[in-house]
Amino acid sequence: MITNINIKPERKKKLNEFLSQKKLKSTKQRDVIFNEFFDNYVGKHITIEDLYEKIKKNNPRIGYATIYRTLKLFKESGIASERNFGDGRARYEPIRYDGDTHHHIICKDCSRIVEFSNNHIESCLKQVAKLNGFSVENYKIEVYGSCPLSKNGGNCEYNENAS
Amino acid sequence: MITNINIKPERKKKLNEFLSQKKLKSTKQRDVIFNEFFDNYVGKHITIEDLYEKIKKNNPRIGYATIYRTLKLFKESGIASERNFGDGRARYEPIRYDGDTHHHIICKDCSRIVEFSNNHIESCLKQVAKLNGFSVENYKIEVYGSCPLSKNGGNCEYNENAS
DNA sequence: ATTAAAATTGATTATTATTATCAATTAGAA
DNA sequence: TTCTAATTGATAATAATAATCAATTTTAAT
Repeated sequence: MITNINIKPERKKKLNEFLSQKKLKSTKQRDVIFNEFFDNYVGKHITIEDLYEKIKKNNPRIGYATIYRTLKLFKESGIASERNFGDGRARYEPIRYDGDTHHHIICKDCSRIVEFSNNHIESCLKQVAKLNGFSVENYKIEVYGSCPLSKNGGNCEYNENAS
Repeated sequence: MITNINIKPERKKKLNEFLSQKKLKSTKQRDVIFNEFFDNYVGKHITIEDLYEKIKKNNPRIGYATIYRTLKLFKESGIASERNFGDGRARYEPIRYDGDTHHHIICKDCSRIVEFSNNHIESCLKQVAKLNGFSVENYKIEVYGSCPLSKNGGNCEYNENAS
């Protein structure tokens, strides 16, 4: 299990470094989105639409396009990563620390997502790539299957972002 | 390397079984698309658009929508698989034999794709899933990096579907 | 604090991949 | 052959994301 204490200041620092390096600006909107994202979605996988709906409750003036642009900015700055689990909409998750490479097991019945890391598998993959002359930048491993609830015959309606 | 002798009849048989089981029909268009797909794109990863353009040369009456529908049919019948490498367009590849689970190393500079299989990695993944109570249906492993040509400083413009 | 330049926002439109619609055609069973 | 259901091709609809642009805001310089 990954400990999860006080990652916000470190991530905020990394974002600010990125902004100043690229001569971009801090704004109220970026702060609001940053806080919402890192307060409530660490370890989760949120879509642009869901994040927009959530933020709209307290900040109805923030536009849809700003959420898109800001999450893209977070991605470029290395504090968020984009995932595509095959339903046609991108999901974003906070990167908890630099070098956090973890992967996902996805229930195809209820979309429940479990995360895992495995150095052994990664070193195997690195070796396979090396044999083919490739240098590795990053991996994406997804395992699709049925989760425990699903197998119990329940209707296993699971929503990791439910409030 | 996977041998590649005469897979068409076996795949055609599987498609026909699917069609008759679902009470669907054989058509000229499906034959044309099947032949093009299995004659020229085994081991490759073709987009709908590229396949449409290729087929149009000899069969200008076949519509775009038919290519979409037919590749979806191939997928459902288990003779093609859909891949998404993150550029927003689905790619299709022929499934050479039942149970062909292989994975991809993708050059982020030139989009060159190398395939690999690895039973050891797969059994590790199955075990990880099992520890989390999941039963596994399928895996998707993608390794992104730089290919040998890319690292040589060349502009490595590679196109696996070039004629 | 003022100002000026550059970046950002929000609203909207555009783009792009994919899917749905539907009248006309075709395949396959009777 | 005939009938029914599936298929086709053309086109419109959908949906996620990106681009546009005038108005606003941030930041650095004064």
